[in-house]
Amino acid sequence: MKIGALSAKTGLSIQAIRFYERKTLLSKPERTQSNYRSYSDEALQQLMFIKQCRALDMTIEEISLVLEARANPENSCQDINETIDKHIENIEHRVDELKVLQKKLVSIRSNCASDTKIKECGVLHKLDSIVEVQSASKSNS
Amino acid sequence: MKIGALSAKTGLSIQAIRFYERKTLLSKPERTQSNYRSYSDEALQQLMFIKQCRALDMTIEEISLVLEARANPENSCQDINETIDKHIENIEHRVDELKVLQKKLVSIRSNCASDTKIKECGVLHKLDSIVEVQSASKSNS
DNA sequence: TGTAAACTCTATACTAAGTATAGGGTCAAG
DNA sequence: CTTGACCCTATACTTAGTATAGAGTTTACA
Repeated sequence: MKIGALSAKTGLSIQAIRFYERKTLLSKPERTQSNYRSYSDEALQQLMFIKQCRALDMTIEEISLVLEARANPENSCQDINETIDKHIENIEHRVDELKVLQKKLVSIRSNCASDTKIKECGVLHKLDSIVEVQSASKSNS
Repeated sequence: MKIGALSAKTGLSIQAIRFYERKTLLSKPERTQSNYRSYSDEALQQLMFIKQCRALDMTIEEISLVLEARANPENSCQDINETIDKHIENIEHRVDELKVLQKKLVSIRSNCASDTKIKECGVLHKLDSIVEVQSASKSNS
């Protein structure tokens, strides 16, 4: 199977497949005499696994860890579970951050109707007023 | 005020300040005869405004729009409000995505205890099993 | 058999929002 | 006069790919 067929089957772009190879997530395939990549079904499975992990927003590095662990069936799967746990925590953290942001933004947005002039815009005033300069003597006021 | 002082007052790195200048968020400052940047308090205010916007996770481009709008006090502030509204929507969307992800991850994670071997790891099995290959007969040939 | 389309190859540049470094120049104090 | 603290520009690096150039290869069809 050449890279185009693999791309069609996985739904990943050809460039993405070559990118995963460069990142050593996907092992280097055989080459035809004309230097075309030639893939087995194993590569297909591997790529689908990678795709699944990416869909879960895992980074290349996280996927690397999982793949490495997966290569040793007798080892403990603790590392994998740690990776997943950490990843879940990261996402939780990001959600919390974004919620705080959203609240701030909605609060700021509430200061202006849509038909106001710039110089009277409550949103801009709010954005300006939050500004505080760090000085040597003064902290927060 | 030289760039080091400005960096200390704003809490932004020197490189970030130069970066904002390159991105034309911050107008080019005067230069001393030795080619050092020399800033006014206006630049300080501008930078704090930018910092505030970045803290709200607005992109450089969004901030550009807001700054441009802000430069014309008589104009309507509709553009600014639209920018903020769109930004709020983006964040909402991202939060929703992340929540879905988190659920999936927690569900996957629930398939394995920590002291299992790789070959019996429910997490790995789950990751593998979701995989589905696009076949030629279903989509295009 | 010729050729044009479709496919593949490598290498490079680009994205966002900076950070980090190299290799210089400038300034104040001791 | 030299040391250290600044400052300058230019470049490379980060993530997870995407997009392109310029080349070579294979396939379809007349």
